[in-house]
Amino acid sequence: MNYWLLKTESEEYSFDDLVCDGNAVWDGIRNYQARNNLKAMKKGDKVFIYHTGDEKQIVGLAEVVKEHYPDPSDKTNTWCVIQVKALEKLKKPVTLEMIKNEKSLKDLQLLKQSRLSVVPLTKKEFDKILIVFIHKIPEIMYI
DNA sequence: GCCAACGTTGGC
DNA sequence: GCCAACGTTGGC
Repeated sequence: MNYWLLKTESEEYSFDDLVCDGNAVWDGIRNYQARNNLKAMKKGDKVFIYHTGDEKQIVGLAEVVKEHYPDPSDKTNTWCVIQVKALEKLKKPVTLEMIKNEKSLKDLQLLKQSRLSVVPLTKKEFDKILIVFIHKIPEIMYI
């Protein structure tokens, strides 16, 4: 299983929107590195949903429900989409500041490459965020 | 193939 | 509003 972080502007499409929709197409990715990450996402992979802009925080947990397929709106056949479903909204969002202040997370690609909108995390990093900030036992997530 | 100029994203 | 860090485009 792999672990990811997807960015979105809450004004554009928020985690609450995803909760409402239950299951949504994650489209609009127009960056090659982000697209390659999309293509690497497998069904069942766990995903943090992060709000950019004024919020700058992880607001929810989601899961990949459908692996990549061509973006129907892209005539050049260059870009693809995936589908995700909301798992749960965080009671307390994990802010970028909290992440930056945690030394063991200093190597997060999220911090090193702030422009990338589809970011991989290692299991270690994902678990760390779950345990330290969300107070969850990772294994429960993986059933 | 190189690079200057310009565009975009996202944090500060 | 600005800037850093990338990406993209187009002239050469």
